[in-house]
Amino acid sequence: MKITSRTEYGLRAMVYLAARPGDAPAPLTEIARSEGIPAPFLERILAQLREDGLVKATRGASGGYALSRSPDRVAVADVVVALEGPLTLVDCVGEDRSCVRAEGCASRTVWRRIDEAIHEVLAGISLADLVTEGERR
Amino acid sequence: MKITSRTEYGLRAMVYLAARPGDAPAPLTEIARSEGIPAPFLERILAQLREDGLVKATRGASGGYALSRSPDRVAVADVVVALEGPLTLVDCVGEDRSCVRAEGCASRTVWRRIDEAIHEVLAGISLADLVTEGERR
DNA sequence: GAAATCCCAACCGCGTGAGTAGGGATTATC
DNA sequence: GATAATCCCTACTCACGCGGTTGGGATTTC
Repeated sequence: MKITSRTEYGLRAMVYLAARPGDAPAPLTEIARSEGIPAPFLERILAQLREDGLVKATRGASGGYALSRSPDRVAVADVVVALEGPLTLVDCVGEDRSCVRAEGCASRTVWRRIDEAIHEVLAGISLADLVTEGERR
Repeated sequence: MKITSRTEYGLRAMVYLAARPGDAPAPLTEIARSEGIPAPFLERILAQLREDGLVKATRGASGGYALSRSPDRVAVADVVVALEGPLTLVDCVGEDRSCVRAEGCASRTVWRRIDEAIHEVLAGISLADLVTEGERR
């Protein structure tokens, strides 16, 4: 029951992009260096975020990555779901064919309630929130 | 970011014990059979729960496992913590000062808030709650 | 054209989670 | 006291995913 490093790195990178001044895209190596993330690893993370439409990349010299929406329109939940998959602690809670005991299984209600709590928190925080939070230090 | 099967199984076993009528302890094989859990696996789970003082075992013929407190005094959080370890999604949130960037790392506040939310939910549900929930079906 | 960048696929080591195997210790019951 | 039922413990296997690397290719700017 841990967040993967991918998600942690990915969120840090997103916050970095959100806080970065100017309109020019940020090269991978710059993000990697200043956040202390192995560059090839971060590359795959950003690829995932791009596929989910959270960042856009421009190729070629003086290219790089940038947010594709403004920071106040990106919830932390978006980033986490993109990298971590659906926010369910237990598979039987989601859509799929649940376990045979689904009826009468009281434990499911526990997991479902936690899923809801987590989603509420994550959906309520935007990248912009995190940036201002970071500046207050 | 998934709950392990250990925890899922463990909680189900605890609910089973809580719902079981009579004072006699429940043999491992009975719990395993009626919850569909591999017996040797469940054995280790119950050993862990015993070490944490959540169940007590009596050996010998007509022995078995029973809750060591009444179901309304056992929170789901107790079970989950016993089997899953501390309820932190990211290690840097705990006392472990591993992350050099701890100061100024805005992401940490996200993880911390989720940890709190999870703990709140898990601490607010008792085994007794789950039993009555299960009976309502 | 050269340099800077993104893009992509394949690979690897290692930990851990899930489950198995097998034998030993204790106790109720007859 | 013998037997059967039960808990107790250690060690093992097996598969998978995570964190990370390698190496090369495709764009674009200058």
